[in-house]
Amino acid sequence: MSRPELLPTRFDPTSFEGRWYEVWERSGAFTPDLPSDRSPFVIMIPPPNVTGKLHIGHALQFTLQDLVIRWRRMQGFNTLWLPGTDHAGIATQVMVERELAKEGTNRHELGRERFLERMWEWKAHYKDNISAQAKALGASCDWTRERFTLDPMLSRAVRHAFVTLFRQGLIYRSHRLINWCPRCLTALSDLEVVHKEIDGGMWDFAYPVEGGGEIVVSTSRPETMLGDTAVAVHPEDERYRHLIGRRVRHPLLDRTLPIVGDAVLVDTSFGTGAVKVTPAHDPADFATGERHGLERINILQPDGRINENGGPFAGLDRFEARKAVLQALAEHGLRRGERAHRHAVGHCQRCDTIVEPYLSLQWFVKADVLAKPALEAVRSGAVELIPDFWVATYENWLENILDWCISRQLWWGHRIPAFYCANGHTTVSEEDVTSCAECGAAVTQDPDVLDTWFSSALWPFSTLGWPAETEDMRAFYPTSVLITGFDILFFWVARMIMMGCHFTGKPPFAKVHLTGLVRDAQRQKMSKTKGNVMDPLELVQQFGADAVRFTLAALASPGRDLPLDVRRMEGYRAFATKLWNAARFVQMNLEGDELALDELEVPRLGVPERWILGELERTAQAANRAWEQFRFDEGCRELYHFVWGDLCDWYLELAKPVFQNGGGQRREPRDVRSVARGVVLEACKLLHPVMPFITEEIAAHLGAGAPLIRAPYPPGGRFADEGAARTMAALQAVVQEVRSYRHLVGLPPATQLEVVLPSLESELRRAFGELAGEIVRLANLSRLDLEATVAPPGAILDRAGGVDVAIVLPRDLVGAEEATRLGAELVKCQQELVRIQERLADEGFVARAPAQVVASSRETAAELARKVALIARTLESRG
RNA sequence: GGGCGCGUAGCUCAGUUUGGUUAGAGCGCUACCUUGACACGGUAGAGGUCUGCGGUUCGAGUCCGCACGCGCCCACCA
Repeated sequence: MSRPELLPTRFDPTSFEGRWYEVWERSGAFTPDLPSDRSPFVIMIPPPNVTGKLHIGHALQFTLQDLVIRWRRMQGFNTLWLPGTDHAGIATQVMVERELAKEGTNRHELGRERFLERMWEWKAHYKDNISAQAKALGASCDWTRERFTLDPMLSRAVRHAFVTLFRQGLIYRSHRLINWCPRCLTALSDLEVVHKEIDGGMWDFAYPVEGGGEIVVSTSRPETMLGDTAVAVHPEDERYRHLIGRRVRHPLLDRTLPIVGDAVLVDTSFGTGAVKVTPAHDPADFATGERHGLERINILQPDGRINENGGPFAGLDRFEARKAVLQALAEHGLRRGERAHRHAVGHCQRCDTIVEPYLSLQWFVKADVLAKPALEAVRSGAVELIPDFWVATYENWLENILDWCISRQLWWGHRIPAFYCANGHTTVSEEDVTSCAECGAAVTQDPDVLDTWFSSALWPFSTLGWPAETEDMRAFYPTSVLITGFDILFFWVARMIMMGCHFTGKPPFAKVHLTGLVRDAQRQKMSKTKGNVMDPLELVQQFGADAVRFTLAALASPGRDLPLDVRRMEGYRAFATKLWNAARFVQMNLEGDELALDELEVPRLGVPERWILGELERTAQAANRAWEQFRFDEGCRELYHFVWGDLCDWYLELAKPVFQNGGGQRREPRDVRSVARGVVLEACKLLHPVMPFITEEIAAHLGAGAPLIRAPYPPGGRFADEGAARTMAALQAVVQEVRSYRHLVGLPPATQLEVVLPSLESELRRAFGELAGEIVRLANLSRLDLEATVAPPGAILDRAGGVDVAIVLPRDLVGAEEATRLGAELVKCQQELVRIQERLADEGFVARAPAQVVASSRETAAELARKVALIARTLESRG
């Protein structure tokens, strides 16, 4: 049989990453079987926006999703990870509009049709970009099921959902106050408004009361007084109650406004206790207006300039108008004071323009009805949020949810399926219609599109063909896990649960793992303006996809942000290199006759073999547990420690003498070769979900036969060996004790020492006897005496790993340093011993603590006492 | 105004749910080592008493309360 070539000396990820991705994809491993009798495991990708390139946050989510999917695939689940992208209405339109602006044109000049062509070109470009990046990271998505939110299939789902909700009375059209972006010229939902603290002002001015006197009001937006239609006071307020029912004169416009009493709006302790009321430009005032039947005067044009209702101020920008109004009030002698005022002002999430509360005709989703089942789904545990502290946030939002404005005055998106005729009728239909359902008159379709998040909310099932009863729906819905950032808990997660429960009767996923935010090494948010963004592709180029993935997974502690430091990534690239070199070393020593681990008679193997197999299996259990619980950090830590600490530092060192000189007692060379190869292969399987590329490359070189992507994930638990673990722990402690002394005393590492283990218990004596050659090698000894029952006179005596260790050092080599260390060690042990003895002397402790705790305390005390005695004797004998 | 999270080695973080060995890891640091897998390496080591105060307990980094500091989310005080 032909043996694979030796792994190259240099570890170069770029030499094999692309090749393996092709192998996987061609093998069909990304695509689930259908039908299948295996259990499904399904993840829907949070579709990235087609706004641009992927950022490091996407890399994190792709990594974690791929990790889980690969692990489940190896466990034998019929896995589907469905990829796709989101049209991201405003966000993408803003990008293309910026491009047009650079060309000196705009969408209106282009017209709807040509503008949309540009949008689709943009989408095609960035969609390809995104897919390529996902592949570079090793994402094992099923590309045969790739979706885009504007695909015909998903668009049908959107229309069906809209029409159904409309017929159920859960979608309605209404003339109400919404958040308006004067730059984007569209309505926004409450969530799309970002509140920022702004240093603004608060101005007082007086309204002259008809028949004499004045009433002073305060405002942070003076220009809105052009739309005031009342002044409100508290009905119980002695200062003003006599004025209720009278009118004030608008000083800048030719009209008068009523003074109304309103206990809801007015807080007598705030400001002057009198409030100007602008129903068309303030949510609280809007409600007040409804209570009192006040006129609603809109004073703004869509672009944020004052309209004809602003009289002399018409045409001014809202902020110029603010100054002009203040100036005019001053000229009328009505200004009554001003002060600095810091307050939260709403900004457009996408373009950062200050938004205005604006009266307009929009479509809304009645949210409270949909919220109830969504709340119940989480409360009952049908949907598990991880970490669970998100439940409180989720509940708080859904309990106070307001209706959701879903219409957008954009062109890029799902056109609202409502058709209007000249007679004022509305036809809502899944199919395009040309005539009114009520009167047969010609109709025109609503020019607006839907909020992007409306289609995203349907993603878990619109991607599977819903509302058609497709095979995919039956096989893969509801999905298993959603992995996404906490920042879209409301935008997306909550709404998916709402829509999923409403339309399918089932929550769309069983678990939601909410990741933190990737930050820079100084914990700052990454942003283009700060220049601290990290491009995932560049990182992949520099460190290899596996190191990037391992870093992100290792940093992903639950509920915390990820401070990403390139030094950390360098460390994990070193880990990949270490694994590579270890595998190459093992491969160099193979002879082609190795057995699989399952073919070995494990109980007859040597201690190091039984020990490393035990550690392997313990690690496998730990890894499974970690992935199960989304503890990616823990899983990575376990695997790192196993490979570097157990396998490389100890086992391979213990294998060297066998590789070089042939076997010792109970250590047949072929067994050792088989174990070394088998353990590296198993480690590759364990690591494969995190580091898919390097593990495939290594496994192939070790003759794994088939790609790891479909190999069974090691469950662990087969080879636990308590005895081997105890022996190895003692061996490691003794070896480290000797090495430590050599350093301490300042002997060159090459100096061989003589060691006596004078009081070994019989079991350890036998085990150490079999490993004497290995101990001599690891500790670099001239002689190891396991038979003597007393320590040679003048030897350094200490206790390590429960074993008395006597190291024979020439007297003149023992310096002050060594005595100091021994002295310090002695004091430390004595203090600890006193602490434990005091605890043991405490009746309460002995009586109430569990027997096991008491017993282990006694053991520790005995061990410490022995150690103290040994060190004391050493210090004494060496003067 | 509500709600949430965090404060553990120089840095970044585990550990706290179910209280009990001498509190861990990576990076960084110090010393020595170019030993045929690996200097993206090896060996050994220094370094925290767990933000502070009080309480519960035989026993607290771990539970409770208060304080201080940091961060985030939600919210129509004009």
